[in-house]
Parts: sequence; C-alpha cells; structure tokens
Amino acid sequence: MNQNKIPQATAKRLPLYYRFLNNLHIQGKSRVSSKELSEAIKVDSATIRRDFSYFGALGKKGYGYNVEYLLGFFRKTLDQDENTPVALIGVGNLGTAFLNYNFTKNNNTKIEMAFDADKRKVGKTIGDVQIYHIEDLEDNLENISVAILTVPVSEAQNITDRLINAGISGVLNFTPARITVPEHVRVHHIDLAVELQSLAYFMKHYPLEHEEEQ
Amino acid sequence: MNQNKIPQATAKRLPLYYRFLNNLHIQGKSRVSSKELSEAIKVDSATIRRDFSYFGALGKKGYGYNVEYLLGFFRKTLDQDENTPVALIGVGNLGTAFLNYNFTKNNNTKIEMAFDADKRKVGKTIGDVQIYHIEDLEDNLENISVAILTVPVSEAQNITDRLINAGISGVLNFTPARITVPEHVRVHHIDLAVELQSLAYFMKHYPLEHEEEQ
DNA sequence: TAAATGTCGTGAAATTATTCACTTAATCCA
DNA sequence: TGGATTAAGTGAATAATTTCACGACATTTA
Ligand SMILES: NC(=O)c1ccc[n+]([C@@H]2O[C@H](COP(=O)([O-])OP(=O)(O)OC[C@H]3O[C@@H](n4cnc5c(N)ncnc54)[C@H](O)[C@@H]3O)[C@@H](O)[C@H]2O)c1
Ligand SMILES: NC(=O)c1ccc[n+]([C@@H]2O[C@H](COP(=O)([O-])OP(=O)(O)OC[C@H]3O[C@@H](n4cnc5c(N)ncnc54)[C@H](O)[C@@H]3O)[C@@H](O)[C@H]2O)c1
Repeated sequence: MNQNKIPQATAKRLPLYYRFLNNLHIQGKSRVSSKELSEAIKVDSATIRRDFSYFGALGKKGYGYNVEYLLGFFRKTLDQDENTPVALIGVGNLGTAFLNYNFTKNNNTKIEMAFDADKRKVGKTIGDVQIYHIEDLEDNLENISVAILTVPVSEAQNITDRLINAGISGVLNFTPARITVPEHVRVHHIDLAVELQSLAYFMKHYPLEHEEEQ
Repeated sequence: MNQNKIPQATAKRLPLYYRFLNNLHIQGKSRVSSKELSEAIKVDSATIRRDFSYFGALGKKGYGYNVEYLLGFFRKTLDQDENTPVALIGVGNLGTAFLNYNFTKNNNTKIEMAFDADKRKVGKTIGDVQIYHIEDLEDNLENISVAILTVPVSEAQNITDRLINAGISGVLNFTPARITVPEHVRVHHIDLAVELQSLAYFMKHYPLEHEEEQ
C-alpha cells in the first residue's frame, strides 16, 4: 500500500490497461508489445513503457509483454480479487442506467445497494439491486466505502455529509455540485455537462489538433 | 479562434467557471474574489487567477472580479450565444438518461436528434427529442457536428466511421472502445468503469491524500 | 487625507507528465 | 549458429501545469 508512489497520471491509466489486457487474453493472444497497446488504446508507447516500468521490469526485450503474466500482475495491483462494494444514491435517470449496467463485465466493483427518497421506488429492485429509503441510509451502509452520487444537485452536499458520517471514504460525484469533504475522503467529479461544453470549446478553438483527451 | 492558445488544462476548467459565475449572478452577487471561487469549486486560487490572466486583466486589484462582467466575458469566450447542436446515438440505458436530462439548464449544447437500431424505439420521442433509425443517419445529420456515443461497444467503431463520414467532427464517447478517428476529429472518452476502478485504486493506495480529481 | 487592508497579475520556482533517443538483451530466421 | 531485428527499459530533455510569493494598486476605514 502506498508503495513506491506511482504518478497519478499513471494510476488513472491502470484500469484501462487492465481491461485491454483482459480483452487480449479472452481473444487468446499471449503476447503484446507497447506499440500494439499504444495503437489500441491511444496512449503513446513510451508512456506505456514508462508506466509499466514503475512496477519493475514486466516485459522482455525483443519480445514484448506476456499477456497472461501482465494481466495477473495488474489483477493483483488493482486488487481485482477483493471486491469493492458500492452504494448508489439517487435512482433517477442516471442512477437507473447505472443499476441496469452495474459495471459487471469484468470488474471488482459492484453496486450492492441503492437509496432514494421516492417511496414509489423503495422496495423495488433494479438489475438485482435493492432500493432502500434514504432515511435508512445509516442503518444499511455497513462495509461499504464507495458511493455513486446521482441525486439532484441541491441534495448533494447534505447527502455527502451523511455518507461520510456513515463511513464512506470515496465518492463518485455526478452532480454539478463541487462538494466539500474532509481530508480523508476522496471525491472524483464526473461533470457531464462540462465535458460536453469543453468538447465544443476545443472543437472551435483548437482545430486540427489531435490529442486524445479523456 | 485559436487566439493565444490557452493551455488545455485551463480550457477544461472554463465551463466550470462559467457555470459557477452564472449561479452567483442568479443569486444576485455582483462581486467575487479568486479565494471565494476557489473554495466553491475546489481549484487553487492561484490557478484561477492564472487561468483568467490568459485572457487579459479581468479583475481589479484589491476588489476582485465583477460577476456580471466576467460572466459576459466567458459567455462570449465559450460561445454561449451560438448553439451547438448534438446528436445522440444509442437510446439505451445511458442514452435515455441523457435525453431526459438534455443538458438544458444553462447551456448552449442541446441534443437535437437521436438514433437507434431498435425499431421499437424509432419514431418515439424522449424529452422532446425525436428518435430516428440508424439506417437514416446520413440523411438526417445535417448541420450537426457533435455526437454522443452510447451504443454497445461492439458497434462503436463502425458507427463512429459513419458519423465522421456524415460530417461529425467531435465525439463524446461513453463506450469502453478507444475509437480510431482521423486527425481533424476530436474525441473525448468518458469511461465510467475506469473512473470507478481508479477511484477504488486511489482510495487503497493513496490514503489521506487530498487532491481533487475530476 | 492617510493608513491599513485586500486581491489581482505574474515572474520565477517547483512539480508533474510526456517524449526522445539510445543501450541492452532477447528473439527470429536463414 | 550467427547476424539481423525487435522491443523493453531508462537517462535526459522537453513540455505542461501548478504553486509560491510579492509588487502594485484599488478600496475601505479611520
Ligand atoms: N441524467 C443526466 O443525463 C445527467 C447529466 C449530467 C448531470 N446529471 C446530474 O446527475 C444528477 C442526477 O440526474 P438525474 O437526471 O438522474 O436526476 P433525476 O431527478 O432523474 O434523479 C434524481 C433521483 O434522486 C432522488 N432523490 C431526490 N432527493 C433525494 C435524497 N435526498 N436522497 C436520495 N435520493 C433523492 C429522486 O427521487 C430521483 O430518483 C443530477 O445532479 C444531475 O444534475 C445528470
Ligand atoms: N449504462 C451504464 O451505466 C454504462 C456505464 C459505463 C459504460 N457504458 C457504455 O455505454 C454504452 C451504452 O450502454 P447502455 O447501458 O446504455 O447500453 P444499452 O444496451 O442499454 O443501449 C444501447 C443502445 O444502442 C442501440 N444500438 C445497438 N446497436 C446500434 C447501432 N448499430 N446503431 C444505433 N443504435 C444501436 C440499442 O438498441 C440500445 O438501445 C455501452 O457501450 C456501455 O458499455 C454504460
């Protein structure tokens, strides 16, 4: 834990590497080079080699990387074996989409329970996930450390405070609110309106440039 | 256009600034400092001042920024007056959520039409947006330059090729596929599974750090 | 009016991330 | 087997971004 301090930019790419290696493995490929990886995931090959090298020498010169070995390595590194249970708060448009999808494909993250304020939704299940009333949040949140926040923006800070009080230490925030949290809590904001606007801005103002941006 | 080349990191924050200034304006505030802005949107105040300074001297020493003036400035800079029409491809879980929401709040971006391969969906409207059959893509896409891609991953590259052929030059890609596009097309990937995984990774490996990440 | 205060704008420094380009070692093939 | 080829790993260069810290100046207060 917190071993050799991988750069943040690298850490963000790890799940991408993992998923792509998994695809290769399923396809039966046993070998891959940084160049092939680069073409597939649109990350410069030197960046890939640099990223991997933070973890030591994972490849073989003149050969490339062994898919199975690399996959196993990242499985451990990304703790793919231990499950990260997740709660979803706000079963509206976006929340419902996430419940139906539930990140099942090849992940260690799974939405275990959902909460909403709307009594008509409480008691139902969507995609196998039980929906509880938000009043019962504190009673039901045992052992869950990550929350996906898809409530109306006006509720965001208030619900966040309750989540943290109930022991959550990571929030994936889809509301436009820039929520305030204590030091030990990690928040990632995914602001879809901003993404769309910024895409439009780049198209207008950076014509013909081509830098893959997430 | 392409004026003085604003750094990409800055450009990505502009819509955030705009939205927050708009909120302040609605609340009737006429004045704001970089420190206040910083606390509200969790971006270092020096970064905010630096960002603004790329556009010239927008503030007044000892006073701060005039909300109305700044808002007007960003409205022009972000082309908030001319509309950017958007098409959405794939009216499934995620696509339906976006159509219902439609980024209406205070934006210049609006989903104008949607496409799907499922005949049962074609002809309907969701949130005022008409759904066409994907076969009719090329016939209907006039004057639209941005697409939101929410089709199954297996369709992503194929549909992208058709979109580009039909004149699209910006894609907001929600599929896990890292699509290949020509130089002049801009793609932003929003990979929700990766976001969730990377949040989990940071929580495990970077305990007690606190750097707001989008 | 003068002093105290607040806050911008920005050089310079620091940090972080990417990319170049080369050495080295392994593989491939004739 | 040996020479040609491939591709990892990495020091160093470069690029991008953030942050520090302070001078200058407007505002506010006494
Ligand atoms: N849907 C989109 O495409 C989209 C895009 C960008 C941002 N967002 C943001 O995501 C959030 C959710 O959007 P949405 O379209 O799903 O909204 P929505 O109104 O469809 O869903 C919100 C859900 O939260 C529930 N809720 C309200 N108060 C609650 C509370 N106190 N506790 C628990 N649940 C509560 C409501 O009952 C509802 O089911 C919003 O903040 C929105 O701004 C959505
Ligand atoms: N739903 C989520 O929470 C979520 C999360 C992460 C990633 N994603 C990704 O987003 C994409 C959409 O996810 P979803 O859950 O909405 O899937 P979905 O299956 O619910 O929706 C896909 C839609 O695309 C339509 N479609 C299929 N082929 C098409 C074609 N050739 N042209 C036009 N339309 C076509 C289908 O009819 C369907 O309506 C997927 O790639 C998925 O991996 C979704």
